[in-house]
Amino acid sequence: MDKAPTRDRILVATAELFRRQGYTGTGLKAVVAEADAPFGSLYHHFPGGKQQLAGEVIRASGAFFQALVLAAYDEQATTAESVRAVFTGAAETLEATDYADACPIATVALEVASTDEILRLVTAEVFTAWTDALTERLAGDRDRAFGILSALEGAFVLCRALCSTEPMHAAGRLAVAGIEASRRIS
Amino acid sequence: MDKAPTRDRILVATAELFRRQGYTGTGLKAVVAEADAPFGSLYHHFPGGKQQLAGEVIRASGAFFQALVLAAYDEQATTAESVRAVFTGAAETLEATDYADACPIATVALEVASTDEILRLVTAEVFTAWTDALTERLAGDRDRAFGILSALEGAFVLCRALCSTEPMHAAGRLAVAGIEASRRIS
DNA sequence: GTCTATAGAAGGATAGAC
DNA sequence: GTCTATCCTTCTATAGAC
Repeated sequence: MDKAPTRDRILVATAELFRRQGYTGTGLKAVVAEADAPFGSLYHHFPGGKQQLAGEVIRASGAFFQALVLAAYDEQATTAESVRAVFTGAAETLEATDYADACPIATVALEVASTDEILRLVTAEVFTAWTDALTERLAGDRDRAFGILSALEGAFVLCRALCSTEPMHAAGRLAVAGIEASRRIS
Repeated sequence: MDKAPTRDRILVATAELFRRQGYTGTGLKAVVAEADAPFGSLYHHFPGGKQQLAGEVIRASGAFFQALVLAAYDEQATTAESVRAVFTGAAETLEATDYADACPIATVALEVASTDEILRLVTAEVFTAWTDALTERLAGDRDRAFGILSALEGAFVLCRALCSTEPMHAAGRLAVAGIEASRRIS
C-alpha cells in the first residue's frame, strides 16, 4: 500500500493537501508528514523547493483531472449528453467527498496568479490543455469550450462554498443549453 | 486622502491583499504595513484576530462587488443586454488592472472551504446574497442565476491564470445564450 | 486608544552525519 | 540517497508602556 517510491508519495500527498488547503496554506512539514517521508528527502527529490514541487503537482493533477473528465465525456454518444455527464459526475464526486474533491488546481491557480509568475504559467498550460481537448471535441468551437470550462470551474467555487451541488447542476444545464443553441445555428 | 479611520484603512488594505494573495498568503504584518497602521491597532479593532478581520472583509467586499455588478446590470434595458454588460465590464476591469481585480472573495472562498467552517459560512452568505439578487432580476429563475454566476466565477479563474479576457467573453456569450434559450421556452 | 516589543509556534530551507 | 538537527524568517497573538 505504501510501497510507492518516496518521490511519488510526496507528489500525491502534496496534491491532496493543495486541493484542500491551497498553496500557501500547505506547509512542507505537513507534506512530509502526510507522505510519511523524512524532511531531507523532499529537497533531495525537489531541489527547487516548494515552487518546483508545486509545479510538478499542478502538471500531474491537471493531466489526471483532464483524463478523468474526458473519460466521462467520451463515454456518451452526443455532445449534449457528454457535457451533461461531466457536470453530473462532478456533482456526484463533490457530494461523495464532502465537497473536498473539486478542481485540483483552481485554488492554487488563484493564489499564484498575481504572486508567482512561474507557477501561473504552469496553471495556464494546464487550462490551455483542457481547453484544447474540449475544443477538439466541439468541432473546433473554442469559444464554447471556454464557456463550458468557465461554468464548470465557477460551479466548483460556488458548490464548495455553499456545500451544495445546486450550482453544478445549474451550470450543467446552462452549458447544455449553449450546445443546443449552437447546434441550431450551425 | 489617508484621513480614513484606522479601522477602515485596515479593512481596505486587507481586502486588497486578499484579492491578490489570498487568505493564508496574506500576513497581518503586511496588512498593517499596507494600511499604515501600528500592529496593536489591528487587535484593538479586531480582537477576534485574523478570522474576525477576514469575516468582515469578505462581507464588505461581497457587498461592494454585488453593488458594482448590479449597477452595470440595471443600466441595461433587456436581460440579455444586462448579462452581456456584466461580462463585458468584468473583462474590461481585468484588462485595466492587469488581471488583479477579479472576484474579491473567490480565492479566499476556495481556501477556507475545507479549512475554516466559520469563514466558509460567511462566503456562503455572500454568494447566496448575489444569487438572490440575480434570481430576482431573472423573474425567479434561480437555476439560471446559479448558471450565470458560475460562468462568471469560473471565467475569473481562467482569465487570471491565462492573462486573457477570452474566457470571460466566451462565458458571457454562453450566459446570454442561456437567457435566449429560456426566453424561447417560457 | 495608540503604539512598541516580544513571545511562541510554524514557515521554508540547509548542513552534514550515516 | 536516507534521515536528523538546526538556521533564519515570518506568522499570529499578547503584554504593557505611553
